[in-house]
Amino acid sequence: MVMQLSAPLELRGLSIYKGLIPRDAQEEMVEALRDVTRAAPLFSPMTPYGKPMSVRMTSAGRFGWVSDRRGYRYSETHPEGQPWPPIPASILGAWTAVAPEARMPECCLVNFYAAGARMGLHQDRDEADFSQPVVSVSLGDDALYRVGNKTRGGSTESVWLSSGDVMVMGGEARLLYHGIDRIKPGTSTLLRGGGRINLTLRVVT
DNA sequence: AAGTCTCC
DNA sequence: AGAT
Repeated sequence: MVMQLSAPLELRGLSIYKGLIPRDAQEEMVEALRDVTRAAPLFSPMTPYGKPMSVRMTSAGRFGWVSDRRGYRYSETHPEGQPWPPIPASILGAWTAVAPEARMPECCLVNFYAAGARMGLHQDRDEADFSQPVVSVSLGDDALYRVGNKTRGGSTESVWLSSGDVMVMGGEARLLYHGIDRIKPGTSTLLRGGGRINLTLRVVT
């Protein structure tokens, strides 16, 4: 897939490519994700302290991200025991478009936000090589994304992410705290039934 | 604390 | 924004 990169919006070192993915490519990704969720159904991860996350998730690739009473980690199997399905080619195209120099991703974490789902501020730090970026793809309803600092506390800034936006968290921005404060229902027609899917592609090892 | 709550 |  060939994409024309315009200058991204920069926010605390994050690069946000607004509207990078055309509608037809978004639809292709959603269709491919149906195969992913058939093989690896969405689940509600349990936090280590006993409360389930409001976001439902699954993964594709060699590794998937899981959370339970034992903590956060990458696993080569879904909680039900099966290996994760491969990362769809249409989704890998987004990675190569914005991170052509990086290693290929080993995990595509699929986060589904229904109206009301949120994700608190956190770091992506379960990977072995922080020199490799994390690439995020937004599909469906708009989401209010918040970014903070490399340590907890301090000021934060927010930006609305829309369907087709692609964000790169790399370099100095790789370990910034970030999260999703809210979803704006009815702002996209991409997903029947509404909601938002966020894909985060990562190198794990 | 990838949640939740409280306080400003 | 900060405690936990």
